Amino acid sequence: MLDIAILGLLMDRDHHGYEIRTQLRDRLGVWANVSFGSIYPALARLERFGCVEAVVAESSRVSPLSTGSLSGERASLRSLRATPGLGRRGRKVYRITEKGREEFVTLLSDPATLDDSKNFSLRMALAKYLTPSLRVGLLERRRADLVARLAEVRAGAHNEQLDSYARSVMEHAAKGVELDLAWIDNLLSTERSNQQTFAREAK
Amino acid sequence: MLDIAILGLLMDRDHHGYEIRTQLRDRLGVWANVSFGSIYPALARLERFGCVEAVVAESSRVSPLSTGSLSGERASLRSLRATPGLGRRGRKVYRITEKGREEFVTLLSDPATLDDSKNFSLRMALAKYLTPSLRVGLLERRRADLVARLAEVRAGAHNEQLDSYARSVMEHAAKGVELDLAWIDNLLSTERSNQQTFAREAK
DNA sequence: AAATATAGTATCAGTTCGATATATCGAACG
DNA sequence: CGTTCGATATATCGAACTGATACTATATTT
Repeated sequence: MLDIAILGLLMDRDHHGYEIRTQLRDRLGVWANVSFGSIYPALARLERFGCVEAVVAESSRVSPLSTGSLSGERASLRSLRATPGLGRRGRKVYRITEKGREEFVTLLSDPATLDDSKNFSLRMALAKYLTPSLRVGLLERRRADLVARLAEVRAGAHNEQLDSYARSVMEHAAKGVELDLAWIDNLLSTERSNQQTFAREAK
Repeated sequence: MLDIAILGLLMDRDHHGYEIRTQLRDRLGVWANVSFGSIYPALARLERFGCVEAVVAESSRVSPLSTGSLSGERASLRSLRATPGLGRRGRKVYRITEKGREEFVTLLSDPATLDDSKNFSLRMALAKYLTPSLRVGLLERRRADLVARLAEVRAGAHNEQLDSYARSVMEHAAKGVELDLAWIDNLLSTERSNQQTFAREAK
């Protein structure tokens, strides 16, 4: 799951580990704070599989011009300049490879295991990389999951044996699922009206 | 986290592993489906620490009256009868110990690490085992976390660089946090009016 | 000058997940 | 009548994720 998130961020531009954490918090809205104990092993894993590659680690003490003329280093330098608030300390900047891009699309399109809320939000946040039909498929599968889950929590909320706290939790869970469902329906109608617009234009 | 959930269920009555999963789904509203790869190790762990003990495993083939006269077995029998849809296969029924009850209250009252949504919902579902002041403390800490998180996701939602999908995820995340916040405030006012009622009665 | 905050990489032990294996029973089906 | 199917039930494995901790360097506050 983290793999998709990291690859998704790297599709835009290069990142280093620490930055991936903040981006995950600020741009993907899925995790409040991912553990570094997840990020660094994930980066190592992705590098092992050839999905990402590390570009030269820059130290802030090193003068920008002192680094040589290799194209990789130049590129790395560019990405560092693009980063606001330059490197205080040696960073390990990662770049997605061609294989990584392919793997990313494969993972993102894979219909398997999307049940939980985080997983779905992540895919949705990266939905611009999906085709319209894959997006609709993703939304419809999520919708079915939510409908089933809503029945579960509603049944739980009506359980007479629950004390007021437990029932309150179930009722709140139901409201959360309802909110999710309304969101999905909204996204689905947007997708469909976009498709119609496209169809009309093509006519 | 699972430890609290399991002990919380066992505070009410004895359970076996499979049943714990369904109860977790239907009564605590926190997990859709917990993995058995979490439940069985957790039960083994709790048994190792002396927080729970296994009572005799019953086979459905054995006649109910054939089991002996030991008090433990009688109690186990009672709990099995209470279970709707008796055992098809040998089960391992677990009971909470005195040490387990103490440990449960300690864990539930512990103010450390309650940041995430699941963790909080779990504690709230078991809040009847907390004192009113601990409940209020729990709610207030959660409230502060949510206010901070809301600022994060709202900032993210206003980020101009995000595409429409990513922004939609952030906006939805904000709505989710707002819903949580409204819930907390509702619970807090209930707690406070209950305290006032109590104070009035005591006068 | 010292404490504190922020940026940064890294690892460890313990927990949780998803997949898989195994077995029993009731019900549906041909 | 046998057989497949779905629910009930226990158990384990590898991989993933978390929270804690350790370490270093710079910036900001006190």
